[in-house]
Amino acid sequence: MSAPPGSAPRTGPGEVLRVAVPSPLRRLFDYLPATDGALPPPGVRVRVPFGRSRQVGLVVAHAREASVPASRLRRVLSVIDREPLLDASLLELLGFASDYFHHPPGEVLATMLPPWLREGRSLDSAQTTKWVLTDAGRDAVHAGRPSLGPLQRRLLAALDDRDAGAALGEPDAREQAALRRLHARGLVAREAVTPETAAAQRVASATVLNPAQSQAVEQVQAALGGFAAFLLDGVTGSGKTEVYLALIDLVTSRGQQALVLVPEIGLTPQTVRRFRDRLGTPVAALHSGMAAGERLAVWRAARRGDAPVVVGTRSAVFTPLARPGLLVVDEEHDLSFKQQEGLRYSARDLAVLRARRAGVPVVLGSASPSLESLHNVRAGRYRELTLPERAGAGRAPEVTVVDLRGRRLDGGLSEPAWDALDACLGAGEQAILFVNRRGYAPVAMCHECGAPVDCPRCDAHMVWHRQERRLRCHHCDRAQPLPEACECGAVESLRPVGVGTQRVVEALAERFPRARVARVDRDSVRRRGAMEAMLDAVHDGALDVLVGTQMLAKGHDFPRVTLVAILDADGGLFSADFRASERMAQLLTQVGGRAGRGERRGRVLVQTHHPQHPLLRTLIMGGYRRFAQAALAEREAGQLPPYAHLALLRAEAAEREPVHAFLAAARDAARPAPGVSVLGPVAPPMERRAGRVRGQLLLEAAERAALHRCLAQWLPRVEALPGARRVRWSLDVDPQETL
DNA sequence: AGCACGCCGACT
DNA sequence: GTCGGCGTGCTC
Repeated sequence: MSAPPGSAPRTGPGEVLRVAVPSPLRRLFDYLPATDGALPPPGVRVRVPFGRSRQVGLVVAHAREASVPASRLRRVLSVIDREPLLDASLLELLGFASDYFHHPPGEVLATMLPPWLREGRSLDSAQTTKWVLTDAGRDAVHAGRPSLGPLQRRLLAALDDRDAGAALGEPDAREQAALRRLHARGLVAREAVTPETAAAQRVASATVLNPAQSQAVEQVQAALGGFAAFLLDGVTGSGKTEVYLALIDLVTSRGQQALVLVPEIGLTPQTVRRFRDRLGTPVAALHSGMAAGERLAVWRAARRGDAPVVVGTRSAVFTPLARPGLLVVDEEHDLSFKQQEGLRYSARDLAVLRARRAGVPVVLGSASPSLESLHNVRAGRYRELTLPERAGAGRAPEVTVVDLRGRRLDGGLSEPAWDALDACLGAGEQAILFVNRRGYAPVAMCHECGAPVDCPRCDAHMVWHRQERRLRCHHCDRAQPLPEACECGAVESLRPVGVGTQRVVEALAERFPRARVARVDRDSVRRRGAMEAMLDAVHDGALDVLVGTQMLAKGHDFPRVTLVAILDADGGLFSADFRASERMAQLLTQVGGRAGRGERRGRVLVQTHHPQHPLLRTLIMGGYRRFAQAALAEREAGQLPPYAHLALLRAEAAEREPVHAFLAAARDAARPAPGVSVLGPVAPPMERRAGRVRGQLLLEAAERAALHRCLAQWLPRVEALPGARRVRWSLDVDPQETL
């Protein structure tokens, strides 16, 4: 594919370039080479005229003949890259993603490339250094030194935030000047951003692996150098990370690279530091919040093989690797691996595909594996590695179900829960309370007529936020004051009903005025670094109780927490979405894992109105694996994923009529669809959201191939539908949320 | 998606 | 008499 320098291949007779151009059109576009006749190889970016504009496209192939009459062909304006940006395997991934998700190749390309490359900047424009705070600078931030100007102070604060994982945009000229002044005063310094030059030394020594961990490492080690998929199934605290680290060590010592995908919430500076300290090799982080120049630097380093370890979120699955050796997906069940807009890809599934094409092992880890992955184990596609023990002295927690029926609640807690908390605090231990609603009360209800205050733009109740003294919609973020009068005419009749995080904190303050309580939800950790500060406080024993939403459940290690209470486990039991119970079971398993990871045995309290619910009972009596068996049996009986394959056509518009008309026309256009059932159009549970009406059409097939055959012939017809321009529509292949 | 072309209402 | 509404067609 590449030619020796100085002898760039010339255009053969009638040879054209097939180019992926960023546009929502589901096809490639053919171009003639630039006037110099040089034929850029696949993987190289080119500037092309497109309609009345210019675009940056990517050559994906050469062709003998154009797919349109020669008279319509236009010439490439210029060739951007000297050598392919994407190698054959990433080009193949582009083609696969475009085919599989039935998504325009140009948009797939845009999803894969870091922003600067998408814009046509050269690979060499990557930022090689970045501003960081010096120790003196850090002191200045916290001392609030008065001699600094407002811009200088803002920049220092921004850099401090970035240290805590926040992004920093590209500084403009004014900011550059201010940074230089700060530099002169010794408050900031330049530091290399690229991993190959970053200092690295092993700080922490490898811990001794227990037998199960060693066995897991050995099995993957034996597979190095070829493709194999592993599901590393280990309860929280069983030491999955140590297995990853040992494997990465092996891979990097062979001179190969490891790519580690983590959930969005899991990529904290602590995570990266832990990897770095333990591996003694440069570890590059990659996530969408990073500055564009820095992101490109990491991308380029990985592509050149200079970054031995890349840890990133969903989009990092597209990172080029010169010498791939191992892929890891941590917390593989996590929903953040599935993109919910544009190219709706699953980074977990693409990681498995990449590993297969690259001929390297992939390790998917979770304490509560997705039913899809467990099914793949049963089908022999994944090999299972189990870590049965909790590392260290911890034992599995004791789980108690509190039947809420007929019980009085105070601040969302039943009397047994208050007693358990009392005992926990009395022993000087820490507790976590899970609440599934942030805010003070999930509903503001009229005491006279019983009507709740609804969001005018969504089919949802507005949540009372007491500190703000406002009602807030959690779906469109609209805020408004509490109405003085209800629509029924009653004045000052609206009362907060139900329990949110704020109200639990308030109830705690009344019962345990001396307990140190922190709230952990989207509202309280919005400020950069707030989450980190809270985590530190828990570790230092400066907090007694954490009150939080699901975001508390993931990945954090709280050795001194011995009590976890789930205030309302009912949400997942009766939902329109067939995956709700799986998610609830994963949440309970994850949060249960928070309890008693230190020396003491933990306690988990589950409050529910449905203590007899079969899936809940199976989960509590038999653990996640028994639950998964039962849930898989239900899925099989109901012909649901992973025993069937789904695609969802979503549509939204300002009014209901065009949505329904489009979906009905799309349904008719799908027939006949051999082997595929078309269900709908149906309204999702929240039909109106942020002032838009939504609807969907579900395609279901027992055979994946039948579904894709149907989609391939159907989508061009959908695109051509007259109603298609009156709505915003998108296709979701293998949807995770069937709402 | 953007962007142009193309025919029908309220304004200087 | 025009400015401008969004319907529809096109992008190699």
